[in-house]
Amino acid sequence: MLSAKHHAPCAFFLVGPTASGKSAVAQYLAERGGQLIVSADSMNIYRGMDIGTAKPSAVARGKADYAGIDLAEPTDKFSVASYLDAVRPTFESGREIIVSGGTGLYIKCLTEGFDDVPPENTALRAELEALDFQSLEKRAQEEASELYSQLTEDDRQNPRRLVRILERTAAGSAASADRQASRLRYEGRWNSKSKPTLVGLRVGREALHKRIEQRVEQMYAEGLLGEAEELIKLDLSPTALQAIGYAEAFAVLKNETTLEEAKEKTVIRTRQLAKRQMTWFRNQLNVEWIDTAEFQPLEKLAAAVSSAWKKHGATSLEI
RNA sequence: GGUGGGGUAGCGAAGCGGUCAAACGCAGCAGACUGUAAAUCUGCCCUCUACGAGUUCGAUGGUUCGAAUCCAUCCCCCACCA
Repeated sequence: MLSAKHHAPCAFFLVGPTASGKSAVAQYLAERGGQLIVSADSMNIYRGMDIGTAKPSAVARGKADYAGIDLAEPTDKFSVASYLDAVRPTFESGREIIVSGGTGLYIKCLTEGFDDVPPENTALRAELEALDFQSLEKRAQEEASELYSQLTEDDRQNPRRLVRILERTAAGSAASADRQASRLRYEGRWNSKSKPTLVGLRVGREALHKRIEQRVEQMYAEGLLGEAEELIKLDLSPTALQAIGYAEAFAVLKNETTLEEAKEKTVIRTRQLAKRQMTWFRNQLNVEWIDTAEFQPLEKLAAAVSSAWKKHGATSLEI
């Protein structure tokens, strides 16, 4: 009763690269503690893409509650903002929540806030994407000079970022004559006030690679190709179309590669993803790592996670 | 046994007398990134006491001021003919 009013929503976070075993730990704990598991994974959001995205099984879902899953059709466009919108209400439930996932951006947005930055401008984007890099760069320098100057050297060479700052600038200047208001709207900065400590699962490189290989093998055994066969009939969104595992499965179905090559490529792409995830976690988040090798049975690992959570307390969200 | 093609950095593949430590792609490593994030982008990637130096282009020997690039011999591959 006391707190009923406006407790900032909070949750316990479990991060880690693909195949690090987050899901199993979250599942284990939720089965016993009754928490709701919110997935923070940019591919788990697609309905009908289950095997290749390592979505919790029907059995698992029978024993624990999940959110953040099956939020969109594979033909839909999706974005961080869609994710936040979809997931926001679940944090109001008052239930204890475990956020488990590997999409760093989603996690950072949950914990550090995501500004009300203008959304995609479909028409403008289409126009800009048709440009060659030089023209795009020129337009960004001229029409979005303010945001352009804030980009890092690296990002200035990233066409997607240039498209975005042009979209944001267009929205910002169209928004209102009120200079201050529009600045706020399109400037976007992480809320540096809080950079909470999250708990993460870390697996040694070799061990992780082994797990990835096994996982890919298992996905095919579970019928990834069959799932892909259904999906390929749809007009998939660009994001769904390139999903790891699926893109390669599609190539097999279209007779563009052999099964072996597809598996191999899937393993490689998964490894590359895991690496990028770790880079993000290392540099964008503040993570207390738990080395899975040191906590052998799942039970011990879960206990380690849970005591790390206790130590830091629940993370309050900026949503 | 004969003829033709070929052996280049972890892999694939350019180079065919100097401007070559050797294009490019892949893999690998590190990094950036607020509405596509399983995306997109950047740097590094023979060795070292590293804005310089030292070893490389199947092996050995030669021709040249100078060779991955030319010649000779040898060792392996592949194709075809016997």
